[in-house]
Amino acid sequence: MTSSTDAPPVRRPRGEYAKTRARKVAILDAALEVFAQSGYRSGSIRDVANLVGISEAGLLHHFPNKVKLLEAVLEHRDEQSRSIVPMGSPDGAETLRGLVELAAYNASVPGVVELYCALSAEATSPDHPAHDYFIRRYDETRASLSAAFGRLRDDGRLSTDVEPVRAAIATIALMDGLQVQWLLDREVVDMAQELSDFFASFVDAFDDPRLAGARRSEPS
Amino acid sequence: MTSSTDAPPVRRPRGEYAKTRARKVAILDAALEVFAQSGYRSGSIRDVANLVGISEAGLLHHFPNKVKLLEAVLEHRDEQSRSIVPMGSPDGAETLRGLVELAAYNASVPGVVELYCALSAEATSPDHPAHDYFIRRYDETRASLSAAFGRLRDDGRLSTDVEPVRAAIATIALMDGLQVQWLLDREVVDMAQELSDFFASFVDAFDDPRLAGARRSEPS
DNA sequence: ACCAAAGCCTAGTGATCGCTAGGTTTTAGA
DNA sequence: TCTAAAACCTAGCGATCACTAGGCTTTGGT
Repeated sequence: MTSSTDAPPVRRPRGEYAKTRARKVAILDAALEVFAQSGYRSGSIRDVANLVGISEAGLLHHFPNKVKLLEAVLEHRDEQSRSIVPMGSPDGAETLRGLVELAAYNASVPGVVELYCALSAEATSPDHPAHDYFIRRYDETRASLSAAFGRLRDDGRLSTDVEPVRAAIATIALMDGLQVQWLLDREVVDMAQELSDFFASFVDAFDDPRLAGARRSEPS
Repeated sequence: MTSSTDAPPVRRPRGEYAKTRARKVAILDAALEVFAQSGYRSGSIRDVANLVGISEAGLLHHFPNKVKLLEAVLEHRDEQSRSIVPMGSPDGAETLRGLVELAAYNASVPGVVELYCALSAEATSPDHPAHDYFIRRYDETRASLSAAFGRLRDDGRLSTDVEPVRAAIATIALMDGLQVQWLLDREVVDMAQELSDFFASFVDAFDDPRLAGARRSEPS
């Protein structure tokens, strides 16, 4: 009788192993690469598993099916990218400049650009597993961005004929479209420069260093 | 001896049947629908064949493999769309207005928008069968468009700080990006309106009916 | 009316897909 | 150190893929 109580055998679920976290991240990175290259529908779990150096069944132990894997990739990606752009800054121009920096950063991480480019196009089909995700994502981005433009208008720094919501739509469209051209031929397009000029065309003193604070590069 | 000459038996290849042309067009239309819905890589020849009401082998008699089918779809689509936009008009604004009308027209043909949206994203991969096609297509479009902007600049109707080539890049990007948002939620985005406003923001008297001639709607 | 080419079919091929069954090895709490 | 959960494997399932082989049926020039 070593047991101190005679309660029924407790089902105590154990947590993950120490290394498991790292392995899951490795899988997510590989999945990003595969989905970026081939899209979700054509990208195969086999390829992801081979890239990690694991068997398919081993991978499916961590992510029970392909849809869950995709959701995990998007969620993981969102966590990282949320920490880059100061979406809720009180200064609207600060947010826009954050977007320009994001565009510049994206140019150094082609895989991520490829992923969202491929997936957003795929996900326009209503039956795509990421359809709702992208609708939500675009809605949120439009809302945050139009809020930023709204603040700029309140500060009198927005051309009077510019509606914040439509400026947001156009901005997002421009970023997405630039990515396609950039992926096809990276010499032709400078995403950050293009976006910056777009903002400067209707935001008063968009690049004014007095209000900017950061961005001391390119003192042309 | 019914033959008038004793030349070796002539290999005289017969042409297509009368109905064949129509059938090929039907196949191309179905292929467009399937590739638009699922993309090229995930769209199946089976689905196309079923949509036409023909067997796979029957389809492959007309288009020997999947790549040839894709090329035929793109070629067929180009023939039809070339007859819409007056790309080489001497009046640059005329070309731009043509683009706005194209955007409005596209909104009535979702399938075509889906096709190019899905394919252009897929084709960013260098090994995609339509990769070269899209690179060429974007190059040509950029060239025609920047020529149109160049003509506007010569007419003194372009904001002085606007470079024609970069205006072309931004215009194409905007159109592409608007399509993605529009496909995801058609209520939120008015592609033609958005594009028109974009042009009006840096093209002098872009919508001037005195120079336009057409477009009598929306007399706000 | 003849008959060969064009059109189209059934029946398969091997490859790849997402995923499962059921076992073995590794880990870490007790 | 014992042990059960977690991690991972091999093997294989049924479905689907692009494409082929080989034979009927339809068409249209002669």
